[in-house]
Amino acid sequence: MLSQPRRSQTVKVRDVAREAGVAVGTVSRVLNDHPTVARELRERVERAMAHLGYEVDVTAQSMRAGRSRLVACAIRDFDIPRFALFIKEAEAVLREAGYTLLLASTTNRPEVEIALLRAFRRRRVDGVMMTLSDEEHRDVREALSEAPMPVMLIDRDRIEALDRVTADHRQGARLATSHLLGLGHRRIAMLVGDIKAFPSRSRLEGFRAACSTAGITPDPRLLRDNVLSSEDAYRATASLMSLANPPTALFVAAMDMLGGCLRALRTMSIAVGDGISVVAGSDSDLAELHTPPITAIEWDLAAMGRHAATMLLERMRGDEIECGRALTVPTELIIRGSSRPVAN
Amino acid sequence: MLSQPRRSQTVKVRDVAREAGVAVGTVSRVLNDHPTVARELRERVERAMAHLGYEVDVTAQSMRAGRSRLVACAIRDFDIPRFALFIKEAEAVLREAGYTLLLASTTNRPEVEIALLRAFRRRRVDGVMMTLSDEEHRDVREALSEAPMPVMLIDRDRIEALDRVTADHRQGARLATSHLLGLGHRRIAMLVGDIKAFPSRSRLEGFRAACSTAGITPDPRLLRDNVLSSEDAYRATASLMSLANPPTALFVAAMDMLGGCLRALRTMSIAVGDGISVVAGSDSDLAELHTPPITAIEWDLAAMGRHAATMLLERMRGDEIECGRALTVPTELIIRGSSRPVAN
DNA sequence: CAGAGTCAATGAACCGGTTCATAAGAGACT
DNA sequence: AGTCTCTTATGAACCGGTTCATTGACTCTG
Repeated sequence: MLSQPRRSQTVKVRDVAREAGVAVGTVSRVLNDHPTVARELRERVERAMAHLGYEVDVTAQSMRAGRSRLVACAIRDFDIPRFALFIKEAEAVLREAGYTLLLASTTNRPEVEIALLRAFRRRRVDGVMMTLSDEEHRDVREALSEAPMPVMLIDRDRIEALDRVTADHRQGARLATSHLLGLGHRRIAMLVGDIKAFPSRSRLEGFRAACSTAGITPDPRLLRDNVLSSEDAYRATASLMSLANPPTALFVAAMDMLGGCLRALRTMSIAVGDGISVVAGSDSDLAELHTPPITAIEWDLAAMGRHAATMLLERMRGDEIECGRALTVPTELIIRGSSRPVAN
Repeated sequence: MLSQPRRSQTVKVRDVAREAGVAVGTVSRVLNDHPTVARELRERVERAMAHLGYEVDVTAQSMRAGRSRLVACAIRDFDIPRFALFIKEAEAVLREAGYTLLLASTTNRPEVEIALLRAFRRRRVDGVMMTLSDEEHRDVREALSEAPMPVMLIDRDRIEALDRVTADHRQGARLATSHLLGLGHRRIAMLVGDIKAFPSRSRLEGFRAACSTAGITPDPRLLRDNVLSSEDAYRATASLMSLANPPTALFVAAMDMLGGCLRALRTMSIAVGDGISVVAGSDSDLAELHTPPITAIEWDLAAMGRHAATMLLERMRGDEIECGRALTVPTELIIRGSSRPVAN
């Protein structure tokens, strides 16, 4: 509990070596499972370690080895429920491989992203998984190219030199849009996040592709971007539904924004399904258990976490792999009662 | 991008010292804002650092200093959406103070908790925030008492020597139960998590206290503990509603279990509010936007995160504070349409 | 039995900072 | 000028491991 006497109390390799009657180098070799160490000696050293309650100092190991066995994960905001799934799976894979996860939030600001990359370097972090607020940001790109450790992009795709794992948001949005068009909707409003980043950008592309295929020109007044919080979604929905010519369908394409949207509709006494069709950009308990249940796009964030961690491990191992590997997780549309044929 | 030449490329204090024409000690003093360094020299050193692109090696600093500026957070499973709020706020406070957050999941198993504590020691982590699967577990208690760094308990209260931040789950459960009793319910089923841990234990206490005050003896067949996943909640609800004499109210007291419960009710075509009253142990978009909206217990997890980080910082600073400080965040009941007078 | 070859163990040097006893230099005072 | 303070800079030692050139013991061979 006290931190003062720790320094002196702590047992070091020297102490173990003395107790076992061997050289410090031998203790180190036992610690690292070096092959050239006699069974008898190994046992003596292990007994000494157990007897003295020895514990290696990872800090000292890191310093000498030049690697820390730390992997950093920096995402916009880990307050996004479904993102926790990604982190959970990634952490499990990394821990299995002997790595520890560092966590930081970028708050979606380039300066913070750059500062974090610098902090990770100072800590001699062995690998990084991160999102970017803006893939085209010059300073961020420069910071990334100068990073001495491998960086894995999470749901970003514009930096060709880096490995990345993405979800096929384009396809998801296209499916959702075609579904609504097929139901006869022509005034489809869309809520997306920051289109400087891959997910919202590709959702928008998918939306436009589907409209174009159907020979329809979307009304630009029905597009709301930069919807990043529940409050944003609330305001955007309220404003859309107050238009003189309101949409007949609402595609809430940003992650975890459904709550804000439904809150607005409830406030305005607009019935989901009847008054307006709704499609959610990500699935959730809320989407599934709402009345009526909400049609939603779904993809496997846990698999994304596993893949991101696995690919990063390969890269950290220094395997000879080509640069800029990209893995895409498919999206699918779960059709539920919130999307109905347009009323005449 | 390549990791091979890094070792030789990296700029060290020596290089800065040579460039600036000073001793290494002086560079170190500049780095640490030591007061006894002349302005002229400081500027020369800073210019040299900028010119060479110098960056300190935190690993080396940690080794010498004996502290790592790392804080570990180990919780059962960060797949719990509302818990992300706790982590988010704690991380912000810690980062502000120059600490980096390490994250690990205990999967609610004592062996893992002990192993993690050991791993944190090896990393010379400066402080720990964690939950415990079982506060009475002997080996875990021993591991905690041997921890050389301060440990902060998250929503646990049985280890008097440690600082802790808890929510007043007892009061929340009491309010919820009294509310249901006041509506005439006598057969109230309760779903709780692991009662070896503080939250579920105190919710159960609150429930019993409220029953006892009302002079009612709860039917033990209506209590389901160890409900830890959505699937558990589904099965428990289904089984309860299949009883010959089913409950008239359901108190889903575990965190984030509401989805499983509602799914079961839907499958069985039991209407929330009419067929059965429901109270949720934690609030969520789902509870708020369900039809009917679900009465729920609410508390400020963000504040818990802030307080946990702040108290841990004080402790790490080595302030002279009494041991085992406890901070409790209040809970309140948000009454919505899912809890109605019992039908005759 | 000498010499070559194998295999294990040794311990000094190293990783990259910080610390602190010591020295050097600048003023102040006698 | 000499002595005493006070301030500031110096650099060797240290933190706790790992590495590797070297040594020593032992086996094998001709």
